[in-house]
Amino acid sequence: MTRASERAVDSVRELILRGEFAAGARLGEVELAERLGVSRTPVREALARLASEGLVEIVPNRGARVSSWTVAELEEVFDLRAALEPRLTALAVPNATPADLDDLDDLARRMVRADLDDLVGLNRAFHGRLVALADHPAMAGALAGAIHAPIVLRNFHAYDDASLRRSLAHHVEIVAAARAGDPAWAQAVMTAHIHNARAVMVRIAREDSA
Amino acid sequence: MTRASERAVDSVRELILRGEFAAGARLGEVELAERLGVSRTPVREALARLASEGLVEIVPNRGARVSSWTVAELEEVFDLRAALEPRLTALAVPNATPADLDDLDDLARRMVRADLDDLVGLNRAFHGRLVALADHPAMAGALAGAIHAPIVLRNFHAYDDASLRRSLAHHVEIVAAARAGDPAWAQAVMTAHIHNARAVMVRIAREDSA
DNA sequence: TCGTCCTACTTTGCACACAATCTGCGGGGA
DNA sequence: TCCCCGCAGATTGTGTGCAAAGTAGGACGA
Repeated sequence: MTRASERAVDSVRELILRGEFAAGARLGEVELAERLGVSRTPVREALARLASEGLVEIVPNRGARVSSWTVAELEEVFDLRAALEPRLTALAVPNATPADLDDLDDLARRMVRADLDDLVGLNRAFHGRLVALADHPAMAGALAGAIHAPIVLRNFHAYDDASLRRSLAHHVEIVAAARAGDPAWAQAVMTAHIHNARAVMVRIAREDSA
Repeated sequence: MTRASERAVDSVRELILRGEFAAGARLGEVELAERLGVSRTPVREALARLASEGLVEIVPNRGARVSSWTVAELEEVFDLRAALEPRLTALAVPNATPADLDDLDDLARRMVRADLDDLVGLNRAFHGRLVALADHPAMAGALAGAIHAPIVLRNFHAYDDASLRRSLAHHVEIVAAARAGDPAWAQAVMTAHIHNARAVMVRIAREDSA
């Protein structure tokens, strides 16, 4: 699990998250091996790992596919996020240095005027930074397996205007709460943030499946 | 990831949970391959999977070891359990049929008079049954990665009498709450249950490291 | 005597080869 | 015409070989 395997995990994950492979797309071992320039062995390990993260599904003797999500599964993922991410946010508040807060503020403000295509990356950076500040690997790890799903499903293109504005305002407000040194406030906003995202994603998923 | 690989995952996991391998013990690929009667390839996949579950740690070019836990990491795991398991318990309550409740009741009562060595199995069965009833794969999966740690660290032998009695009483009370159809009650008891276990485990870990 | 370097061994990491399983398609029968 | 069976192609699952990385032990020099 060193060079080639590790690289393969990251590469495939990135390919999926960037949308190169659509949900449900087959991930042939030989295909990926050629694309990454390694043999099938590290690709196998990468797929097994991504499967345990929930990003791909492996059916015995039938190969790996990019996971697709039912509405029910999607709601479950948001239940999990709602259970963990607000707590992580609260934990992050007392750990944040002024420099951290400036960085988060910068990210939050850049998102307000960013192009829709850049939002995904900035959003990941913001939430990732917050989770890192919480300094709680166990919860962060538990969350990591779930956090991908909504990103895979859709990017921000699907947000309606009101929801998007709310979402961006939440980021800014979380930073404000952290500056005020108020974990409960930050936690509450993050809770609202996730519920807002849930509403958007579930609506989209319903429209898709309809 | 079918026959041999899957078996290897379960076998190694079971070996670790049963305490056949101590925390920190080396897990050589050839050694495990011979023990399980398969080649190194499925063993590799099994170790990679268990690593993503957190049960083993893989150091590049130096092989796999059974994870060992610092006090801080142990507390983190209990934070995670405290965040998820009470919610799962609350979700389980409305889903439980009378037959389910009878089974849980049976497990909880058997634990009261069981031998210490049998408690581990019964406890896993009780919590497993509860989690299954919650019917929430995402949260259950997130929890699964963490639930192993305390079991690995110590079995019930280390419980002091008062804590053990509390723990067993909690199980009975959770069933009672479920019978009453009161999710909030069950959730609260489970929360207490986990905090009680945390106190025991942390004390033990401190004594060990001292 | 202690420190450093070198050598040999052990173990993992990767690639490749073979076997088992599954899917799709075509032919034959009802 | 429809269904079932069987065959061929493709793909995964597993075993094994080889090379690289790391570790341990000893020998040599200061």
